[in-house]
Amino acid sequence: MAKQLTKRQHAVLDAIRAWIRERGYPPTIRELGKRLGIKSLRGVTSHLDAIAKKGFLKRESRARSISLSDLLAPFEQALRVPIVGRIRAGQPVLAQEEVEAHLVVDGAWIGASSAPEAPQHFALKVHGDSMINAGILDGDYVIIRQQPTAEPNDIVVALLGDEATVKRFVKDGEQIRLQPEHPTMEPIIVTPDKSPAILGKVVAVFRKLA
Amino acid sequence: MAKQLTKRQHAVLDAIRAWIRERGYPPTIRELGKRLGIKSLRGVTSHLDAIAKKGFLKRESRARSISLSDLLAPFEQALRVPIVGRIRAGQPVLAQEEVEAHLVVDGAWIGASSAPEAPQHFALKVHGDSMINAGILDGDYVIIRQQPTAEPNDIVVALLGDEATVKRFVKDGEQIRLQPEHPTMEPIIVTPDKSPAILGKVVAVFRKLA
DNA sequence: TAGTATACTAGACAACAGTCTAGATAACAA
DNA sequence: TTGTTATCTAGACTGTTGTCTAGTATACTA
Repeated sequence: MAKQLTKRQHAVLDAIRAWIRERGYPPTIRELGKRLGIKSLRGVTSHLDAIAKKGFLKRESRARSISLSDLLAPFEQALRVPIVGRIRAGQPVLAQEEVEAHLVVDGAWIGASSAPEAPQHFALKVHGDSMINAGILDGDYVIIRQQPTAEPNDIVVALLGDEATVKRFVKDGEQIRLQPEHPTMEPIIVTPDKSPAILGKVVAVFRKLA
Repeated sequence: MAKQLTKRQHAVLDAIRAWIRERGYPPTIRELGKRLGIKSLRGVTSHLDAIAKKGFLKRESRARSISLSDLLAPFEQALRVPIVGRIRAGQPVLAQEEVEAHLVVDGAWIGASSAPEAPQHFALKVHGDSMINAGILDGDYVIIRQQPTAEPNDIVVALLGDEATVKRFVKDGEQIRLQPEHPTMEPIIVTPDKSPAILGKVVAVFRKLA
């Protein structure tokens, strides 16, 4: 359906993109024409109509109403997830002071919407190799969906004392274990009455290679 | 420096943000006034001037020239990386027909800029466990920066025959090996004269957990 | 108490910006 | 050849859009 653009049409689209990037708002037809070296308004509008017909932009009959279909898309999908430096018992995870930076992730990927009522996500940097057999390495970032409970075999972030730890949540009959995925590390056994504070479930793993 | 906004000013800013999100271009003063229930133009412009003075937006004396300082900046990081379904020898990787979907990633994370001349990135879904010891599992997505060569010990995507494969690039004297990170799999040895087609270097790994 | 910032109404005015008509040239397909 | 698409020039017309003047009311500060 989305037909190919001609070379000139592509140049027009690039010019619009550049304009928005520079100014923060779309160009008028005259401004666009000046930038492209087209002296007549009709020349520009016919380009715009052609590009719109192919689905790469939308227009309304109003001032500066060009909107790029593909430029808007990442805006809708993009979600800023705070990277939390330290988690303290008794304090909300997203205490502003502990937010070190933000990570832009694909909202659709982690099952998030940008609606304010949607479940909150945060990111943690993993320290140590305790989950190495699950493919989570030292230095990886994990994206966590905040929730107070977990299903068996979920990988969760739990608060043990004053430290957040990433482990697999295993239910063995009545017994709950926080199982490291590491050949030599021992599971942490939790008695049913003293359940650990589950901060959330790991829904994605991000790794940056040098 | 960035002073606090009043409640009403915050509402104005939110209205602008929502408008841009919905339409893709900024509102006029009249449109903004209508949305906020302000009947006079002066009422709206004085808000805009106040907000601009506090640094949250910029204006020019032209139609729809409101641009939000804070909205654009974080989302400029967002980059859409195409997920390539199949790679065919002799064809450009980014042949449109093979792009299955897009992934929004943090441009800063993968060392990308959105400038047109910057190195191109693409994403691949990993099949098989051949890189399991490097923490890359079946079903993971890898982000690749396109480049024709590699440094020793880089994890690369190489084209072997008609198939793209993720391996570690190892140089053993004159000999080049494509080394799987798997306990039982054998390396692929490449003679110096018949160097494999390196498509690029893996710069990030993404995993989605169910 | 005077001064200043916030938060509005009402409306005039001039420049801006999209639409439209009327052409022209070139490439390419039927 | 004829028709279609892509690219463009020139310019009239009209509704849109930002600016500005002139007021009103409230709250807080000095």
